[in-house]
Amino acid sequence: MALSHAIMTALLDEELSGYDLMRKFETSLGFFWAASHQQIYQELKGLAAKGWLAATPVPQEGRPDKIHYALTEQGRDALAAWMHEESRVKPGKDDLFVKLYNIGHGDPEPVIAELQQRKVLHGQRLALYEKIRDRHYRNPETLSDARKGIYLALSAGIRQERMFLDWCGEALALLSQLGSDQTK
Amino acid sequence: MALSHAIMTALLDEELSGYDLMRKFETSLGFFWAASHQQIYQELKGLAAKGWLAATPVPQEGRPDKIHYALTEQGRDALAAWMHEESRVKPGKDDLFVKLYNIGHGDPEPVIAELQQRKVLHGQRLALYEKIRDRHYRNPETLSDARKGIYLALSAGIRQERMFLDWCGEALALLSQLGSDQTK
DNA sequence: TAGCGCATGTAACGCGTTACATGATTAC
DNA sequence: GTAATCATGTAACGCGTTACATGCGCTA
Repeated sequence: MALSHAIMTALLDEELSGYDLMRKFETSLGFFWAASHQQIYQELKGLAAKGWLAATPVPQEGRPDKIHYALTEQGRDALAAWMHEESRVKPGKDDLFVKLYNIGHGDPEPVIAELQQRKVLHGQRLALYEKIRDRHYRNPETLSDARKGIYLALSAGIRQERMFLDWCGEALALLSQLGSDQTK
Repeated sequence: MALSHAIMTALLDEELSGYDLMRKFETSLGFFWAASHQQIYQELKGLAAKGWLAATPVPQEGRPDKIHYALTEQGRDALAAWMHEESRVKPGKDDLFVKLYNIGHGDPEPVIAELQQRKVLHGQRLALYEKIRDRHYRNPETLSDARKGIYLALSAGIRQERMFLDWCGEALALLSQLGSDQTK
């Protein structure tokens, strides 16, 4: 259950509403930990109930009222304790690999088409990540400790996209010669 | 819901029991799609109820009876149809990245320790995958269509592990200089 | 006037994990 | 005798997704 900790991490330096968090999870942190607004609102409720976050209603005019959430001391302690726990990794699942196991039987066309799409998609993501790196994270050694961590997450993202892109190339090259003579 | 399709894929060429499948998911296919035995047994029941698998009880002596599952024509059709659907990707979540976002506040030691563990772990996996490749998948171009697909999944695994390993190196190098002077 | 942005929620469902349960045979 | 292997299951819970719901203000 690390969504709660991701949320608390986002609240380390600033107070945010559920809506603000939702947008934060659409970029930066969200590249590495996806979450829908429904999940976020639920989680915020739970964290406030536990006493890890403090909720402050903020009346507004002309737009809906919002609720600001701030990390409490308890929340900070819980986060610090969590840093010492062993990380959980969910390997990440992708139908495409299962389909590859399947490719000997039947038409390989749709898989090839998907590989081409992926190539585009991962190329775009790679470009985005690299843009962010070039803008804000040149010269990693000179960054503050806090931003070194963020840089490293970004670097993992870049490596990941580049890797996938290369692999798409290999896969398309190998599969293009197939389909013509279907020896099985 | 692709576990069902992964199971059917495993049953393309052979009839298997739940137990057999469980072991298959501990290697090969399981590298890319993890599943516990509880999940598998449930899924098998569901697939048999749908008519996509045919269940045959196999009495045994000296050990518990088993149930063999075979793909039906309906099952084959469903699989073929699924090949044309767009793949779902679940990005895969890893606490470690969230922890990196957190590293400016508090002790970076546990994160560094985890990175060192990961380096070992991914090194081992890489070695395993490469061993398999060298044993069974040399010269990808000469493989049968069916085995080309499997080779490509394996290749993705190898690239992935190598990528992570490299990244661990970068991360450890960058973080080692930190912790001594904690300017924040 | 139609749609988007802001802002917050409820409800049902599906997938995955953890824990618990049984019971015989074989190997150390 | 103790553990591992074979073989199958149930039940509760947690996390994530999908669908549905409300309502104001601004822009095209």
